[in-house]
Amino acid sequence: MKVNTKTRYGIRTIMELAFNKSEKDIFQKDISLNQEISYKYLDQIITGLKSAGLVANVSGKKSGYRLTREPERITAYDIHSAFNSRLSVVDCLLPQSTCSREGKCAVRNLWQGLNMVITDYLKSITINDLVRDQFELDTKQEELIFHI
Amino acid sequence: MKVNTKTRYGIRTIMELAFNKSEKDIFQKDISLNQEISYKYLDQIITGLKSAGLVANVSGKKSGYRLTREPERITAYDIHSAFNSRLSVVDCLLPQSTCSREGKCAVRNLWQGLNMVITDYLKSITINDLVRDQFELDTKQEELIFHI
DNA sequence: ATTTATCCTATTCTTTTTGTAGGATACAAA
DNA sequence: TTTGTATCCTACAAAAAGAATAGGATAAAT
Repeated sequence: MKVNTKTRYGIRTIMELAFNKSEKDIFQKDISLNQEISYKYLDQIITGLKSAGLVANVSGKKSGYRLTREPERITAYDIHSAFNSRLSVVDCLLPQSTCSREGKCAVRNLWQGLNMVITDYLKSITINDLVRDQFELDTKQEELIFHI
Repeated sequence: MKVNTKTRYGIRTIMELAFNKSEKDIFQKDISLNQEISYKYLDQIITGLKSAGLVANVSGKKSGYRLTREPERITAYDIHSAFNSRLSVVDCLLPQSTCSREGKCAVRNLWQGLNMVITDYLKSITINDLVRDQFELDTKQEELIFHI
């Protein structure tokens, strides 16, 4: 029951872009540095986010990434979906599965329900929520430093 | 985000025992046959359930297993706990973790919240719920067969 | 003593996860 | 038109986790 690193790094990448209020788009290099994610691994993270239509860029020398829509309209579920074909805590609930117990197994309901609460929760949290939380945390940190 | 087989088989094992209304306890051999779980692998499942105090038996030749309490008072979370030291979708929330971002990372809240909804859901489902569902499914199956 | 059933631990096999490597492509600026 | 910088693409490898097997030890009823 672990969330994989691609999803976790993906969220931090999106947050990094959401934080950017300047005109200029953000280089992969800078995301890598700020978020402490290996530059090369970030390649794959960004590919996923692009395929999911969450980030965009122009190609060539003067590139850099930006969000394709407001942080309010990107949920944790969107990012999870970018890296996980379907959210399911068990394989027997996936469409391609051929479980011999299908139709006569009550435990399926349990996992179906668990899929539901996880999905609902992830859909309920937006990047904006996270950025707001992060801003508050940063402010507290600054106050702490100020008082020293 | 997968539930491991030990937890899944553990639930089915507990259900098998909950179904038993007879005086006699149930042999591992029979659980293995009925639930289609390898006899040897079931060793480990049962060990976990015993350590968690969910099942009990007498030792020796005339053994077999039984539940230690009513199915109403065993939750899916109890069984999950028997096979997973702590429920956490990320390692950085575990007590032994030393994450460099601790205290300044807003994403932690997201995972903390996800841990919560998963835990609450698993605690809300009892073995009795599952057994009831299973009984209904079985009845429907019988009706189906009857009508053929 | 024998049989049957649980108990215990080590090992192996498989899959998934995580990350690295190396070059190809695009385009702006010199 | 060459050079430099940044993204793009795919293969591969290392590491970790998950799933299952194997082989014998122990306990007690017959």
